[in-house]
Amino acid sequence: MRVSQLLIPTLREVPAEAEVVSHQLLVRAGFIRKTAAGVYTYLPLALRVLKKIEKIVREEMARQGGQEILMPIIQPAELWQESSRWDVYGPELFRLKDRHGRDFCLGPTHEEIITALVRGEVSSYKQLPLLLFQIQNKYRDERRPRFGLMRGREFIMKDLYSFDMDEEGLHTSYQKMYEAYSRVYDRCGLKYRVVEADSGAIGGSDTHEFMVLAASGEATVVYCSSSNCDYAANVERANALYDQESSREEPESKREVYTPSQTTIKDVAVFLGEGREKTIKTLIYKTEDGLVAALVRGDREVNEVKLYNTLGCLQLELADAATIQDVTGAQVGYAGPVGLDMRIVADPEVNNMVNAIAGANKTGYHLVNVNPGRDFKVDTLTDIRMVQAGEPCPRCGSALDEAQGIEVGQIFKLGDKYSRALGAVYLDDKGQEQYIIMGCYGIGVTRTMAASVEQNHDQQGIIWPASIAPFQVVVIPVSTKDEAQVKMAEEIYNKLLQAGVEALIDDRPERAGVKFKDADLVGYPLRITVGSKGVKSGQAEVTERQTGETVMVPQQDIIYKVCDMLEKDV
RNA sequence: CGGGAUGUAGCGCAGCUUGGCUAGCGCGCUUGCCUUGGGAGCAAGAGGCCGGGGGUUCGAAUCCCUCCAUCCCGACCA
Repeated sequence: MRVSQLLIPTLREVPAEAEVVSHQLLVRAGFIRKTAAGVYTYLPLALRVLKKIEKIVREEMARQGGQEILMPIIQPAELWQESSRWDVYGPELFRLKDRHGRDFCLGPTHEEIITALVRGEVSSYKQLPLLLFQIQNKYRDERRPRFGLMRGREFIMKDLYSFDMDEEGLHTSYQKMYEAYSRVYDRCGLKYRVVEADSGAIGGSDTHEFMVLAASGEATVVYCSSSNCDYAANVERANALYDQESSREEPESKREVYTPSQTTIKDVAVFLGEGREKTIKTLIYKTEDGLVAALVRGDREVNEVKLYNTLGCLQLELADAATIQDVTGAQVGYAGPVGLDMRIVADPEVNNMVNAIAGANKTGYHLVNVNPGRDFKVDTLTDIRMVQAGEPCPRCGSALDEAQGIEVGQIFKLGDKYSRALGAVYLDDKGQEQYIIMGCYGIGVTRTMAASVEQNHDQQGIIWPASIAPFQVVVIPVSTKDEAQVKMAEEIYNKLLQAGVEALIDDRPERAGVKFKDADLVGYPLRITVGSKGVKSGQAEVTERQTGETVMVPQQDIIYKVCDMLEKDV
């Protein structure tokens, strides 16, 4: 195609509203435009990238026996009421009414639809296992869309659902998808890590997330630094290891100390000349079942996902200042477990502390020499803290490293949650009715595109991996006034097309600098430059976007050279 | 939903404090000349409901009220 005829509206300046680099570059390089908050239009270049990713996804799903279908975006409320998610899903569900007042929603996911389909069409074990997938727009009315394509309200997702007779079959399907996902991200040229994840309220047994490693990632993952161990987990999930030994210190008698205006762990520790690990952090949470105090060592952070799972509650949020004042009798910053009248959940580390420092529930005072058991009672003792880099791997004991990741895919074992709710059963070989065992597996297609940009860019612009680049090569005649250059560029361009290379020719009557800048910004893997010197010697330059390396290649060899260089990356 | 900020030409911004004549600048766009190896130069142009509504005033981009939109932080995220 010709750049002069393509809609590639590049911008010189960074759009003011774009914060993350993928958003900035995708807008600047003419890939996307915003239609509303969290809703984007994909321009020709973006659509080509998305189609490439989708093609890879389709091939890998098919390789594992997945069959493609297409389900509706608009879903009737009845199905969601059957699974009781109409009420549970909350305000994130886009809801609408038709002209008759009937309730519908825009699908954020398709478990209900597909389970209803399968319950109608599958009745025998002979029809299982079944792997069905689609690539479809999804809708989630995010409270706060942000980061461009990373967290949109409308996005493209591949979702596959597996239907098996039993857990063993589910495990096989799960393994297939694990394999398929690994191949998808490998082929997309992304550096990623598979991590154990929290299954959340869905309550499944196994779940893994596929994380593209990038500094801007919203998720934190920990992974084992040992080359012999492949442990990796989302910090929300990572289990903490605990020393069994408690301190040898002799418990001393508790006393109150005056700590004016020392309302943070750090301040109190410095003020009293102790380390933060000598303090107990007391956070008061509000749940639908009342208030709960969560205790962790002062140098640790509470892991709200673990706490949520421990409490089994539906709502969990930090109590507001007024509530804290009311229940502790002190301002925020002086809460402590001693004499606190509410359920107390403590991390095991807290239980091992001797002569600890804690808030006195009295403004301006802390207690020293606080000892768990003696001075306060813990109702629930369980892992509720965030694991940090440097801690021992729960599997092998080596130190853990930490990284930021963008969640681009996840795989879940659902079990019979939906088949039970919606009545999807089959008859086994003994004629017994059984619930179908399900799994679900998602890939964020638009997010994968953004994640690739986050991971592959430089000061000049995007650097697409060849496998998902919108075009693989751009041919640039330095001057469109020089007929010899134009002729040679056209010849090379046509030969590339004949060879099946996705090539563009930048035939705009722009100065060379403009065309180079645009080529770098858009991020074509290869650029072929035809200049006056090259024309004389019958050579053109081939420049690799990734490395910036340029080689002079005789015209007749260019096709081979290009194919050779692209092979390497494909 | 709480906190903060911003809405002025396609994009990036100034003007607003202290109201005043025709609303500016850079980039981009159009036309012509010129130029062609890293976002050239000269000249002439087009392009604005100053986010919407209401108010104050002789007069509002500017002051007041209100609504809307967008962005950031937090909360939230099967």
